[in-house]
Amino acid sequence: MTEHPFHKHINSFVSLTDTDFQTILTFFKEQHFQKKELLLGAGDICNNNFFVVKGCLHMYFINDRGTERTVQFAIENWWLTDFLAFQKQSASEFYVRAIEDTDVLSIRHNNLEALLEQFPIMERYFKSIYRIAYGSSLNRTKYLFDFSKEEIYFHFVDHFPEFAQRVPQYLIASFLGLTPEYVSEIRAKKRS
Amino acid sequence: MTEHPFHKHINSFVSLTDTDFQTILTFFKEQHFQKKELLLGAGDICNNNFFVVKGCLHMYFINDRGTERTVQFAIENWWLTDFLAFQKQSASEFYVRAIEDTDVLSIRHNNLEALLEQFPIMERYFKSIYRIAYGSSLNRTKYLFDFSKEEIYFHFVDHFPEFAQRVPQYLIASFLGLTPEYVSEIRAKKRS
DNA sequence: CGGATCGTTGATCAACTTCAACGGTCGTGG
DNA sequence: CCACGACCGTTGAAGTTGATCAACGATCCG
Repeated sequence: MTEHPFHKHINSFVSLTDTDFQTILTFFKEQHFQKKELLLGAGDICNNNFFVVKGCLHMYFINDRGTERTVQFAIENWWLTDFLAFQKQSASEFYVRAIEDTDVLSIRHNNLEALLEQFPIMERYFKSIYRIAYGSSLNRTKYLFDFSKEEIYFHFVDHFPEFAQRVPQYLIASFLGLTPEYVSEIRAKKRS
Repeated sequence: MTEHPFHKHINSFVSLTDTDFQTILTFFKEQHFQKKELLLGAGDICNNNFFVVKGCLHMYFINDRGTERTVQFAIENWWLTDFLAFQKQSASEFYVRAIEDTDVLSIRHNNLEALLEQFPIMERYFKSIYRIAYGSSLNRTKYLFDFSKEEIYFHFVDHFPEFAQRVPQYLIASFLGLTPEYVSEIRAKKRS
């Protein structure tokens, strides 16, 4: 029997028996979302935290001019939600939507509390998750700051070629903070 | 006897007896740094994590053109270090420097491991710390993206007036990703 | 007093956005 | 299975934001 991807992921941070993992799974709901389906709306109470088993999500907001801005992608083995709102059980600042057909494990706030109560070792797991996410976010800030938009774009496609494959160009633009038109332009320039 | 600020901060997330807190303190080193003093250099192995008891730090890097870019400030009750490098015990991407005379509690990586071993409840505390830091970082990303530089500046001074007081203008500029000259310009424009 | 530090001002210019129009491709319904 | 529309990428012209550079002022502190 092959190990569940989520169990494998947890085990890369802390050790968990198969029995414990099976119990832990009961705190979650397995859900499938179709491409373009909405998991969380801005303004909704943020009840759920999502773990991507297979597929791809993005979290975004819509600004005054009506354009979408992606703040985070999540592929296999990433957690995604509006963490501040999830914690406070308040209205989400962001939308979460499936980019591809996606399988997630979702957990409600009260179930996560109960899970942590019963399995304190999972505190350690989530500590690691948040620490990595925060570190990555700071590194991203570094690039957003310092590089020109052109450098930002090529840095991204060089470092995460798998994204460039999976995700449409206009979403990458939305993630990196430039316009689709400008992406076209610098790609054309590069080609020549 | 007044409660130690660090104990107070921990207690806002988890409950800790005074005895336990006194033991926990022994894992830390109390340090004082003068204004402008360096706590961590880019390229150094990142051994320490810093908790600000009193004062103000900033974390920054220096880009190709030789200009400083601040990725994070830390005032009272904030943790600061290059978390990715701290975890991997690798070379830091960033500098950490005191902006004011600052008292910190610093903890080495192996001591933190030992502390968490002995007081598993602190896993929960650090989980909360990282989650908040990550959430805040995502929110900051939101503003960096979406607002014009002018909006970014005024949003910051409106929301964190205490910073605008304590921190020189050129450091705020370095944090927000604009030039000191441009800050001058928009402040002048606003005044008229 | 003299130097270092920090903020200001103005001119020039490049990077990037905005807007409008077009073309290719994919999927869905007739 | 074809046709139509939605979706996505491209192109080019015009306009704007914000960086860069250089010089000057103000203030603080030894």
